[in-house]
Amino acid sequence: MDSPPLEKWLEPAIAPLDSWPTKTAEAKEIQKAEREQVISQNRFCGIENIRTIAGVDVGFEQQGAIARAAVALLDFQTLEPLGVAIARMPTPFPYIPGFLSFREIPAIVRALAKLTCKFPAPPDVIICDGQGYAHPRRFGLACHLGVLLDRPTVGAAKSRLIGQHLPLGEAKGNRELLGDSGETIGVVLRTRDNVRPLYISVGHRIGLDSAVEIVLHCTPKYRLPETTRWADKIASQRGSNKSYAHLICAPNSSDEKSPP
DNA sequence: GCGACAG
DNA sequence: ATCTTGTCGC
Repeated sequence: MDSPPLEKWLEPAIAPLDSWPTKTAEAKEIQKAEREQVISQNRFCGIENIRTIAGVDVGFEQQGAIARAAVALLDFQTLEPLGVAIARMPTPFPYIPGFLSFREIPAIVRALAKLTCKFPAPPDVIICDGQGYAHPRRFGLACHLGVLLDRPTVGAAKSRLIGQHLPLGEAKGNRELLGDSGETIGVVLRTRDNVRPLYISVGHRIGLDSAVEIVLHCTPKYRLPETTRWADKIASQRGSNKSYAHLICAPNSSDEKSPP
């Protein structure tokens, strides 16, 4: 199996992989430094002009300590799938809360490279399975990936890392601000009735309101079961086992937070 | 010191 | 992330 060619827009994210950190002390310094490059306001074509959007799901295989990433590219207007790609590799960094990006980004970049083999243009927006600004050092996975690629990203996590919020209504569309240290760091968004909310936060080059708008746009069509099955099918054709590629939410509803 | 803790 | 057990709603 030879490596697929790496497209030009991915090159800035390739170089850092050679000097990838292995300790939290080093990783923390990188987070503090790269944080300065994050743009938390809209610097993209505008939601009306988005052509393609990529959903990135990350995961871990206990057996073999494998980090994995699945990317699903969609036509933003029709939400029709344009392709999926999956990458697996030994974990370059252990899972430590607050440092997820160091375990997953190498696999994400690899998956994006496979995707660009067939779709040369970079995605207009990337929705990430993890936090963005809603992070102890304001530099979650979505921010990290966005800065490395200098592409618009949104953080869409399935559970809370930090922050507090008022009780959230059970109806679709309900939302509450996620706050930390007197600052708004994200939005808790109910994407479907009686379904666990998503934790939306700014990644790179997109404001919080636009991030919520973009996620809601994708929600009616893409939710966990559909896209997982969809990516699994592609994966089996390529000889892999499992895969994940959801954009939006999973069933259940147990955890909610109360006001401070 | 104790609990919390994206995936 | 993953696994198990029990409960509830459609």
